[in-house]
Amino acid sequence: MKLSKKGEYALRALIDLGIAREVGRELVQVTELADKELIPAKFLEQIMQELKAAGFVIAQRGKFGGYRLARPAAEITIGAVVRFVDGPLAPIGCVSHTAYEKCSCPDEEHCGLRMLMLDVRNAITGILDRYNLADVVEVTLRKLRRDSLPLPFAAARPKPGVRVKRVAVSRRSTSNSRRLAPVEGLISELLPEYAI
Amino acid sequence: MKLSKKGEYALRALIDLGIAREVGRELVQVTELADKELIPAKFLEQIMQELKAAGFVIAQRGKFGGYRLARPAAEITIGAVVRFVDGPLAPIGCVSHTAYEKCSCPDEEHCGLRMLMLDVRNAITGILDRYNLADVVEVTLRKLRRDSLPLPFAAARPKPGVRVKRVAVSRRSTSNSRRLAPVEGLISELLPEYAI
DNA sequence: TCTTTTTCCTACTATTCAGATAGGGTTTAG
DNA sequence: CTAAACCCTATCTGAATAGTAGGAAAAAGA
Repeated sequence: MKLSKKGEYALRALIDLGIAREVGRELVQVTELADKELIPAKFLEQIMQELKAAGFVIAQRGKFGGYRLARPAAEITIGAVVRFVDGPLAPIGCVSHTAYEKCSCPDEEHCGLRMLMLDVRNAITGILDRYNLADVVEVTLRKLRRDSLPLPFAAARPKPGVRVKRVAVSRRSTSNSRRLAPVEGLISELLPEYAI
Repeated sequence: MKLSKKGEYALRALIDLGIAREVGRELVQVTELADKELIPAKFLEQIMQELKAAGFVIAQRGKFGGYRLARPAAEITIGAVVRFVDGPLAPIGCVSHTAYEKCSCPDEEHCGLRMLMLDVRNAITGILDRYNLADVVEVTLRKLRRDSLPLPFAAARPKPGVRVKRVAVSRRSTSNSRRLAPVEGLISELLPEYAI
Protein backbone atom coordinates (compact mmCIF):
# COMPACT_ATOMS: atom_id res chain seq x y z
CA MET A 1 0.00 0.00 0.00
CA LYS A 2 2.90 2.31 -0.71
CA LEU A 3 3.29 5.61 -2.46
CA SER A 4 6.52 5.54 -4.47
CA LYS A 5 9.29 8.03 -3.92
CA LYS A 6 8.57 9.32 -7.36
CA GLY A 7 4.96 9.94 -6.40
CA GLU A 8 6.02 11.58 -3.19
CA TYR A 9 8.51 13.84 -4.95
CA ALA A 10 6.00 14.78 -7.63
CA LEU A 11 3.43 15.79 -5.05
CA ARG A 12 5.91 17.73 -2.97
CA ALA A 13 7.09 19.63 -6.02
CA LEU A 14 3.56 20.42 -7.15
CA ILE A 15 2.57 21.58 -3.69
CA ASP A 16 5.62 23.81 -3.67
CA LEU A 17 4.64 25.28 -7.00
CA GLY A 18 1.22 25.94 -5.53
CA ILE A 19 2.78 27.69 -2.56
CA ALA A 20 5.03 29.70 -4.82
CA ARG A 21 2.04 30.87 -6.83
CA GLU A 22 0.22 31.87 -3.70
CA VAL A 23 3.22 33.87 -2.52
CA GLY A 24 3.63 35.78 -5.75
CA ARG A 25 6.37 33.80 -7.36
CA GLU A 26 5.72 32.81 -10.95
CA LEU A 27 8.53 30.42 -11.73
CA VAL A 28 10.55 28.01 -9.64
CA GLN A 29 13.62 26.15 -10.85
CA VAL A 30 14.16 22.45 -10.39
CA THR A 31 17.30 23.04 -8.36
CA GLU A 32 15.43 25.22 -5.92
CA LEU A 33 12.66 22.67 -5.52
CA ALA A 34 15.20 19.91 -5.07
CA ASP A 35 17.14 21.93 -2.53
CA LYS A 36 14.11 22.77 -0.48
CA GLU A 37 12.71 19.25 -0.44
CA LEU A 38 16.02 17.42 -0.28
CA ILE A 39 15.31 15.54 -3.48
CA PRO A 40 18.05 14.43 -5.94
CA ALA A 41 17.93 17.21 -8.52
CA LYS A 42 18.44 15.10 -11.61
CA PHE A 43 15.74 12.71 -10.52
CA LEU A 44 13.32 15.52 -9.89
CA GLU A 45 14.19 16.95 -13.28
CA GLN A 46 12.94 13.76 -14.90
CA ILE A 47 9.79 13.80 -12.85
CA MET A 48 9.07 17.39 -13.82
CA GLN A 49 9.39 16.40 -17.47
CA GLU A 50 6.72 13.80 -17.01
CA LEU A 51 4.50 16.19 -15.12
CA LYS A 52 4.90 18.62 -17.99
CA ALA A 53 4.01 15.99 -20.57
CA ALA A 54 0.94 15.15 -18.51
CA GLY A 55 -0.16 18.75 -18.45
CA PHE A 56 0.25 19.40 -14.75
CA VAL A 57 2.98 22.00 -15.14
CA ILE A 58 4.33 24.38 -17.74
CA ALA A 59 8.02 24.94 -18.25
CA GLN A 60 9.85 28.08 -19.21
CA ARG A 61 13.20 27.31 -20.77
CA GLY A 62 16.43 29.26 -20.68
CA LYS A 63 17.98 31.53 -18.14
CA PHE A 64 15.61 32.54 -15.36
CA GLY A 65 13.27 29.85 -16.52
CA GLY A 66 11.56 27.30 -14.34
CA TYR A 67 8.25 25.61 -13.79
CA ARG A 68 4.78 26.70 -12.81
CA LEU A 69 1.44 24.99 -12.42
CA ALA A 70 -0.41 24.63 -15.71
CA ARG A 71 -3.80 25.09 -14.05
CA PRO A 72 -5.17 26.62 -10.86
CA ALA A 73 -4.14 24.52 -7.90
CA ALA A 74 -7.77 23.93 -7.06
CA GLU A 75 -8.20 22.06 -10.31
CA ILE A 76 -5.46 19.51 -9.71
CA THR A 77 -6.57 16.75 -7.40
CA ILE A 78 -4.10 14.69 -5.47
CA GLY A 79 -5.68 11.57 -6.87
CA ALA A 80 -5.02 12.61 -10.45
CA VAL A 81 -1.34 13.11 -9.68
CA VAL A 82 -0.96 9.82 -7.83
CA ARG A 83 -2.78 7.91 -10.55
CA PHE A 84 -0.53 9.44 -13.17
CA VAL A 85 2.69 8.67 -11.37
CA ASP A 86 1.90 5.45 -9.53
CA GLY A 87 -1.06 3.97 -11.35
CA PRO A 88 -4.50 3.03 -10.03
CA LEU A 89 -5.37 3.82 -6.44
CA ALA A 90 -7.26 0.57 -5.90
CA PRO A 91 -5.34 -1.99 -3.87
CA ILE A 92 -6.42 -4.71 -6.26
CA GLY A 93 -7.31 -4.57 -9.96
CA CYS A 94 -10.80 -5.98 -9.66
CA VAL A 95 -12.05 -3.03 -7.60
CA SER A 96 -10.54 -0.27 -9.68
CA HIS A 97 -13.06 2.03 -11.35
CA THR A 98 -10.52 3.74 -13.55
CA ALA A 99 -8.46 0.66 -14.48
CA TYR A 100 -10.51 -2.45 -13.83
CA GLU A 101 -8.76 -5.73 -14.30
CA LYS A 102 -10.26 -9.14 -13.82
CA CYS A 103 -8.65 -11.03 -11.00
CA SER A 104 -7.92 -14.72 -10.85
CA CYS A 105 -10.63 -15.57 -8.37
CA PRO A 106 -13.37 -17.77 -9.79
CA ASP A 107 -16.36 -15.74 -8.65
CA GLU A 108 -15.91 -12.03 -8.22
CA GLU A 109 -19.50 -11.56 -7.23
CA HIS A 110 -19.13 -13.68 -4.12
CA CYS A 111 -15.58 -12.75 -3.20
CA GLY A 112 -15.42 -11.41 0.34
CA LEU A 113 -11.94 -10.06 -0.16
CA ARG A 114 -13.12 -8.08 -3.12
CA MET A 115 -15.92 -6.50 -1.12
CA LEU A 116 -13.49 -5.47 1.54
CA MET A 117 -10.96 -4.08 -0.89
CA LEU A 118 -13.67 -2.14 -2.64
CA ASP A 119 -14.20 -0.27 0.57
CA VAL A 120 -10.51 0.36 0.94
CA ARG A 121 -10.48 1.73 -2.58
CA ASN A 122 -13.39 3.99 -1.80
CA ALA A 123 -11.77 5.19 1.37
CA ILE A 124 -8.59 6.10 -0.49
CA THR A 125 -10.23 7.78 -3.45
CA GLY A 126 -12.63 9.49 -1.08
CA ILE A 127 -9.66 11.39 0.24
CA LEU A 128 -7.31 11.69 -2.71
CA ASP A 129 -9.97 12.62 -5.24
CA ARG A 130 -11.68 15.03 -2.87
CA TYR A 131 -8.67 17.12 -2.01
CA ASN A 132 -6.56 19.12 -4.38
CA LEU A 133 -3.32 21.06 -4.39
CA ALA A 134 -5.03 24.25 -3.27
CA ASP A 135 -6.35 22.53 -0.17
CA VAL A 136 -2.91 21.30 0.79
CA VAL A 137 -1.32 24.64 0.01
CA GLU A 138 -3.88 26.45 2.10
CA VAL A 139 -3.36 24.30 5.14
CA THR A 140 0.39 24.38 4.82
CA LEU A 141 0.47 28.16 4.67
CA ARG A 142 -1.84 28.40 7.65
CA LYS A 143 0.38 26.22 9.73
CA LEU A 144 3.45 28.19 8.75
CA ARG A 145 1.78 31.50 9.55
CA ARG A 146 0.42 30.21 12.84
CA ASP A 147 3.96 29.35 13.90
CA SER A 148 5.33 32.60 12.50
CA LEU A 149 7.69 30.82 10.18
CA PRO A 150 9.01 32.45 7.01
CA LEU A 151 7.07 31.45 3.93
CA PRO A 152 9.07 29.60 1.30
CA PHE A 153 9.67 31.02 -2.17
CA ALA A 154 9.30 34.53 -0.84
CA ALA A 155 9.70 37.26 -3.45
CA ALA A 156 12.67 35.84 -5.30
CA ARG A 157 15.00 37.61 -7.64
CA PRO A 158 13.33 40.99 -7.92
CA LYS A 159 14.95 42.27 -11.05
CA PRO A 160 15.91 45.94 -10.70
CA GLY A 161 13.20 48.12 -12.08
CA VAL A 162 10.76 45.31 -12.56
CA ARG A 163 7.85 45.14 -10.16
CA VAL A 164 6.94 41.64 -9.02
CA LYS A 165 3.40 40.76 -9.87
CA ARG A 166 1.84 40.41 -6.44
CA VAL A 167 -0.75 37.76 -6.92
CA ALA A 168 -3.21 37.19 -4.16
CA VAL A 169 -0.80 37.00 -1.29
CA SER A 170 -3.37 37.51 1.38
CA ARG A 171 -6.37 36.20 -0.47
CA ARG A 172 -8.32 33.48 1.29
CA SER A 173 -7.01 30.74 -1.01
CA THR A 174 -8.65 29.42 -4.09
CA SER A 175 -10.36 26.36 -2.68
CA ASN A 176 -13.87 26.67 -1.36
CA SER A 177 -14.25 25.79 2.28
CA ARG A 178 -17.14 23.43 1.57
CA ARG A 179 -14.55 20.89 0.66
CA LEU A 180 -12.81 21.20 3.96
CA ALA A 181 -15.77 20.26 6.10
CA PRO A 182 -14.77 18.10 9.06
CA VAL A 183 -14.60 14.70 7.43
CA GLU A 184 -12.75 13.26 10.43
CA GLY A 185 -9.02 13.48 10.48
CA LEU A 186 -7.78 14.73 7.14
CA ILE A 187 -6.38 18.11 6.60
CA SER A 188 -9.41 19.34 8.45
CA GLU A 189 -7.79 17.86 11.52
CA LEU A 190 -6.07 21.17 11.62
CA LEU A 191 -8.91 23.38 10.48
CA PRO A 192 -10.97 23.59 13.68
CA GLU A 193 -8.35 25.90 15.15
CA TYR A 194 -9.10 28.41 12.41
CA ALA A 195 -12.73 27.69 11.69
CA ILE A 196 -14.18 30.72 13.45
CA MET B 1 -1.13 1.64 -3.29
CA LYS B 2 -1.15 -2.01 -4.24
CA LEU B 3 -1.73 -5.20 -2.35
CA SER B 4 0.75 -7.78 -3.59
CA LYS B 5 -0.34 -11.09 -5.09
CA LYS B 6 1.21 -12.73 -2.10
CA GLY B 7 -0.95 -10.67 0.20
CA GLU B 8 -3.99 -11.38 -1.88
CA TYR B 9 -3.34 -15.11 -1.90
CA ALA B 10 -2.67 -15.19 1.82
CA LEU B 11 -5.95 -13.47 2.56
CA ARG B 12 -7.91 -15.65 0.19
CA ALA B 13 -6.47 -18.77 1.75
CA LEU B 14 -7.16 -17.58 5.28
CA ILE B 15 -10.71 -16.63 4.39
CA ASP B 16 -11.16 -20.07 2.91
CA LEU B 17 -9.89 -21.66 6.08
CA GLY B 18 -12.40 -19.56 7.97
CA ILE B 19 -15.17 -20.75 5.70
CA ALA B 20 -14.05 -24.33 6.06
CA ARG B 21 -14.16 -24.04 9.82
CA GLU B 22 -17.61 -22.57 9.70
CA VAL B 23 -18.79 -25.40 7.51
CA GLY B 24 -17.44 -28.14 9.75
CA ARG B 25 -14.25 -28.93 7.96
CA GLU B 26 -11.19 -29.05 10.21
CA LEU B 27 -8.35 -29.32 7.74
CA VAL B 28 -7.85 -28.12 4.21
CA GLN B 29 -4.92 -29.06 2.01
CA VAL B 30 -2.85 -26.59 0.07
CA THR B 31 -3.78 -28.20 -3.23
CA GLU B 32 -7.45 -27.80 -2.51
CA LEU B 33 -7.01 -24.15 -1.59
CA ALA B 34 -4.92 -23.57 -4.67
CA ASP B 35 -7.46 -25.32 -6.89
CA LYS B 36 -10.36 -23.37 -5.54
CA GLU B 37 -8.69 -20.00 -5.77
CA LEU B 38 -6.69 -20.65 -8.93
CA ILE B 39 -3.42 -19.96 -7.20
CA PRO B 40 -0.13 -21.69 -8.16
CA ALA B 41 0.05 -24.49 -5.63
CA LYS B 42 3.75 -24.32 -4.94
CA PHE B 43 3.62 -20.62 -4.41
CA LEU B 44 0.73 -20.94 -2.01
CA GLU B 45 2.60 -23.65 -0.18
CA GLN B 46 5.37 -21.19 0.56
CA ILE B 47 2.93 -18.59 1.71
CA MET B 48 1.24 -21.06 4.05
CA GLN B 49 4.62 -21.80 5.59
CA GLU B 50 5.06 -18.15 6.39
CA LEU B 51 1.57 -17.87 7.77
CA LYS B 52 2.32 -20.83 9.97
CA ALA B 53 5.56 -19.29 11.21
CA ALA B 54 3.64 -16.12 12.00
CA GLY B 55 1.08 -18.01 14.02
CA PHE B 56 -1.91 -17.45 11.78
CA VAL B 57 -2.40 -21.11 10.90
CA ILE B 58 -1.51 -24.52 12.24
CA ALA B 59 -0.36 -27.33 10.00
CA GLN B 60 -1.02 -31.01 10.31
CA ARG B 61 1.60 -33.03 8.52
CA GLY B 62 1.31 -36.40 6.83
CA LYS B 63 -1.47 -38.07 4.92
CA PHE B 64 -4.83 -36.39 5.34
CA GLY B 65 -3.03 -33.43 6.83
CA GLY B 66 -3.61 -29.82 5.95
CA TYR B 67 -3.99 -26.40 7.47
CA ARG B 68 -6.42 -24.77 9.83
CA LEU B 69 -6.66 -21.37 11.48
CA ALA B 70 -4.57 -21.12 14.63
CA ARG B 71 -7.10 -18.83 16.32
CA PRO B 72 -10.79 -18.02 16.00
CA ALA B 73 -11.39 -16.13 12.79
CA ALA B 74 -12.74 -13.22 14.78
CA GLU B 75 -9.34 -12.72 16.34
CA ILE B 76 -7.43 -12.36 13.10
CA THR B 77 -7.78 -8.90 11.63
CA ILE B 78 -7.22 -8.27 7.96
CA GLY B 79 -4.78 -5.54 8.88
CA ALA B 80 -2.58 -7.94 10.81
CA VAL B 81 -2.35 -10.25 7.84
CA VAL B 82 -1.60 -7.50 5.34
CA ARG B 83 1.02 -5.97 7.61
CA PHE B 84 2.71 -9.32 8.02
CA VAL B 85 2.81 -10.10 4.33
CA ASP B 86 3.17 -6.68 2.73
CA GLY B 87 4.52 -4.46 5.45
CA PRO B 88 3.09 -1.24 6.88
CA LEU B 89 -0.30 -0.03 5.72
CA ALA B 90 0.72 3.62 5.67
CA PRO B 91 1.38 4.97 2.17
CA ILE B 92 4.46 6.73 3.44
CA GLY B 93 6.83 5.90 6.29
CA CYS B 94 6.42 9.15 8.21
CA VAL B 95 2.74 8.50 8.94
CA SER B 96 3.04 4.88 10.01
CA HIS B 97 2.13 4.21 13.62
CA THR B 98 3.47 0.67 13.62
CA ALA B 99 6.62 1.31 11.58
CA TYR B 100 7.41 5.00 11.64
CA GLU B 101 10.27 6.12 9.49
CA LYS B 102 11.56 9.64 9.17
CA CYS B 103 11.11 10.99 5.68
CA SER B 104 13.47 13.26 3.80
CA CYS B 105 11.34 16.37 4.05
CA PRO B 106 12.90 19.13 6.11
CA ASP B 107 9.94 19.89 8.36
CA GLU B 108 7.50 17.09 9.06
CA GLU B 109 5.41 19.26 11.31
CA HIS B 110 4.51 21.62 8.49
CA CYS B 111 4.33 19.14 5.66
CA GLY B 112 0.96 19.27 3.95
CA LEU B 113 1.55 16.04 2.12
CA ARG B 114 2.17 14.30 5.39
CA MET B 115 -1.10 15.56 6.85
CA LEU B 116 -2.95 14.26 3.85
CA MET B 117 -1.24 10.90 3.88
CA LEU B 118 -1.94 10.56 7.56
CA ASP B 119 -5.60 10.64 6.73
CA VAL B 120 -5.14 8.08 4.01
CA ARG B 121 -3.40 5.85 6.49
CA ASN B 122 -6.20 6.29 8.98
CA ALA B 123 -8.79 5.53 6.35
CA ILE B 124 -7.03 2.32 5.41
CA THR B 125 -6.35 1.09 8.92
CA GLY B 126 -9.85 2.13 9.89
CA ILE B 127 -11.09 -0.58 7.61
CA LEU B 128 -8.39 -3.22 7.69
CA ASP B 129 -7.91 -3.14 11.45
CA ARG B 130 -11.62 -3.02 12.15
CA TYR B 131 -12.61 -6.06 10.18
CA ASN B 132 -11.44 -9.58 10.68
CA LEU B 133 -11.64 -12.93 8.98
CA ALA B 134 -14.92 -13.81 10.68
CA ASP B 135 -16.56 -10.70 9.24
CA VAL B 136 -15.49 -11.56 5.73
CA VAL B 137 -16.46 -15.20 6.16
CA GLU B 138 -19.86 -14.22 7.46
CA VAL B 139 -20.64 -11.95 4.57
CA THR B 140 -19.34 -14.40 2.02
CA LEU B 141 -21.48 -17.21 3.36
CA ARG B 142 -24.52 -14.95 3.41
CA LYS B 143 -24.05 -14.03 -0.19
CA LEU B 144 -23.62 -17.65 -1.20
CA ARG B 145 -26.71 -18.73 0.70
CA ARG B 146 -28.74 -15.87 -0.66
CA ASP B 147 -27.94 -17.02 -4.16
CA SER B 148 -28.48 -20.66 -3.24
CA LEU B 149 -24.99 -21.63 -4.24
CA PRO B 150 -23.25 -24.66 -2.79
CA LEU B 151 -20.94 -23.82 0.09
CA PRO B 152 -17.31 -24.63 -0.52
CA PHE B 153 -15.42 -27.18 1.56
CA ALA B 154 -18.65 -29.00 2.29
CA ALA B 155 -18.24 -32.11 4.44
CA ALA B 156 -15.13 -33.47 2.85
CA ARG B 157 -13.77 -36.97 3.09
CA PRO B 158 -16.06 -38.42 5.76
CA LYS B 159 -14.00 -41.33 6.87
CA PRO B 160 -16.18 -44.44 7.23
CA GLY B 161 -17.33 -44.83 10.81
CA VAL B 162 -16.08 -41.42 11.86
CA ARG B 163 -18.67 -38.76 12.48
CA VAL B 164 -17.70 -35.31 11.24
CA LYS B 165 -17.64 -32.79 14.02
CA ARG B 166 -20.39 -30.40 13.01
CA VAL B 167 -19.21 -27.10 14.28
CA ALA B 168 -21.64 -24.26 14.28
CA VAL B 169 -22.91 -24.59 10.76
CA SER B 170 -25.98 -22.53 11.31
CA ARG B 171 -24.77 -20.40 14.17
CA ARG B 172 -24.94 -16.66 13.62
CA SER B 173 -21.20 -16.35 13.09
CA THR B 174 -18.61 -15.43 15.64
CA SER B 175 -18.30 -11.73 14.98
CA ASN B 176 -20.54 -9.37 16.84
CA SER B 177 -22.77 -7.24 14.69
CA ARG B 178 -21.68 -4.06 16.43
CA ARG B 179 -18.68 -4.18 14.18
CA LEU B 180 -20.76 -4.33 11.07
CA ALA B 181 -22.61 -1.09 11.62
CA PRO B 182 -23.15 0.81 8.38
CA VAL B 183 -19.83 2.61 8.07
CA GLU B 184 -20.62 3.50 4.48
CA GLY B 185 -19.71 1.07 1.81
CA LEU B 186 -17.65 -1.72 3.31
CA ILE B 187 -18.87 -5.16 3.75
CA SER B 188 -21.90 -3.57 5.29
CA GLU B 189 -22.73 -2.44 1.81
CA LEU B 190 -24.34 -5.82 1.60
CA LEU B 191 -25.74 -6.00 5.09
CA PRO B 192 -28.79 -3.75 4.77
CA GLU B 193 -30.51 -6.48 2.82
CA TYR B 194 -30.27 -8.71 5.86
CA ALA B 195 -30.37 -6.17 8.63
CA ILE B 196 -33.95 -6.72 9.73
C1' DT C 1 28.00 37.39 -30.32
C1' DC C 2 29.16 35.00 -26.26
C1' DT C 3 28.29 33.33 -21.75
C1' DT C 4 25.38 31.69 -18.31
C1' DT C 5 21.56 29.42 -16.74
C1' DT C 6 18.03 26.99 -17.33
C1' DT C 7 15.07 23.15 -19.38
C1' DC C 8 15.19 19.11 -22.54
C1' DC C 9 16.38 14.51 -23.95
C1' DT C 10 18.40 9.96 -23.98
C1' DA C 11 20.69 6.46 -22.17
C1' DC C 12 22.44 3.66 -18.57
C1' DT C 13 22.84 1.22 -14.01
C1' DA C 14 22.30 -1.04 -9.70
C1' DT C 15 19.48 -3.15 -6.58
C1' DT C 16 15.52 -5.02 -5.06
C1' DC C 17 11.22 -7.31 -5.33
C1' DA C 18 7.39 -9.89 -7.28
C1' DG C 19 5.97 -13.98 -8.58
C1' DA C 20 6.84 -17.71 -9.13
C1' DT C 21 9.29 -22.85 -10.28
C1' DA C 22 12.05 -27.01 -8.96
C1' DG C 23 13.30 -30.75 -6.34
C1' DG C 24 13.69 -33.06 -3.04
C1' DG C 25 13.18 -34.34 2.56
C1' DT C 26 10.13 -35.53 6.44
C1' DT C 27 5.97 -37.03 8.62
C1' DT C 28 1.74 -39.54 9.17
C1' DA C 29 -2.31 -42.76 8.07
C1' DG C 30 -3.57 -46.84 6.71
C1' DC D 1 5.66 -49.92 3.03
C1' DT D 2 3.38 -46.61 0.35
C1' DA D 3 0.71 -42.65 -0.63
C1' DA D 4 -0.35 -38.14 0.57
C1' DA D 5 0.48 -34.50 2.76
C1' DC D 6 3.58 -30.71 4.72
C1' DC D 7 8.59 -28.93 5.03
C1' DC D 8 12.71 -26.72 3.29
C1' DT D 9 16.06 -24.58 0.28
C1' DA D 10 17.52 -22.98 -3.87
C1' DT D 11 16.99 -20.75 -8.17
C1' DC D 12 15.07 -17.89 -11.86
C1' DT D 13 13.03 -14.15 -14.69
C1' DG D 14 11.26 -9.84 -15.57
C1' DA D 15 9.89 -5.63 -13.94
C1' DA D 16 10.06 -1.85 -11.06
C1' DT D 17 12.44 1.46 -8.10
C1' DA D 18 15.46 4.96 -7.49
C1' DG D 19 18.43 6.92 -9.21
C1' DT D 20 23.21 8.82 -12.46
C1' DA D 21 25.43 10.80 -16.41
C1' DG D 22 26.20 13.70 -20.14
C1' DG D 23 25.24 16.65 -23.16
C1' DA D 24 21.83 19.51 -26.62
C1' DA D 25 18.79 23.36 -27.07
C1' DA D 26 16.87 27.68 -25.61
C1' DA D 27 16.58 32.16 -23.55
C1' DA D 28 18.45 36.35 -21.14
C1' DG D 29 21.80 39.56 -20.55
C1' DA D 30 26.54 41.65 -21.16
